[in-house]
Amino acid sequence: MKRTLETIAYKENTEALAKFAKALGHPTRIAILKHLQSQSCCFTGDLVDVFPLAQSTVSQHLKELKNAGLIQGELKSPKIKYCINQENWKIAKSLFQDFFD
Amino acid sequence: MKRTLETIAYKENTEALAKFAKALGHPTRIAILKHLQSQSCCFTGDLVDVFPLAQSTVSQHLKELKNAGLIQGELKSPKIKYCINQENWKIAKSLFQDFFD
DNA sequence: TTTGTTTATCGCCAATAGACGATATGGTTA
DNA sequence: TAACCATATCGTCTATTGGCGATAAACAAA
Repeated sequence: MKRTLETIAYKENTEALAKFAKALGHPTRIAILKHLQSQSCCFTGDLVDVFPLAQSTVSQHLKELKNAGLIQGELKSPKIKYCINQENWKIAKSLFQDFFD
Repeated sequence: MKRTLETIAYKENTEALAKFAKALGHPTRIAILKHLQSQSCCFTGDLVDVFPLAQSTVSQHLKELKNAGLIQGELKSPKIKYCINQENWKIAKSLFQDFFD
């Protein structure tokens, strides 16, 4: 995991696809996204109740999904409502679609 | 990353999808698979020439793709010919397709 | 048998990931 | 202001990942 400077230059789509895939590379995050799809939106607390994980752990997974652009949060004080980021979802969808031919 | 015993039980599809996604979660592995798609098959040595990575590193990536079931190797002494595992490829494709709706 | 070719595996290291409890933050409500 | 939510962040721990060079293994050919 050296090669921190002078990283390999991949095509943009390759990097983007890998980034999305990495975010999807954990069953908890897949399950969170499935939950968001079925509920359309939900609060962090809902997820903490659903999964037998610490609140901080769930929050961490949400952060990674947010960083990857797959979800977005909206402040509904005092809670935060998370939804799928539809725009990036479409991008991810078509990247995977194209990749698999 | 504790919870080694008493792991969470996810639905089978969730686990399978996460496993495929994890394997796709590195740009080098995406690039290898793209290469295999365009060439239909190729040898380890070909990939070592294409990527500025040590032979052992490329071999490691191939191992992970093989473990995930996305590729398969066939001995063509003294080389090994790697191809997409079409059967599992279809499975992965439909898992991602279903996931993204 | 020895040599050469190709690929996998080993050992090592640094960085990242994933889990947790504890604490901080931001916004309501009393 | 003070107390109370819900959530994020911090610090710590262990496991895994990704890179490398060196070595092993498998096999063909000399």
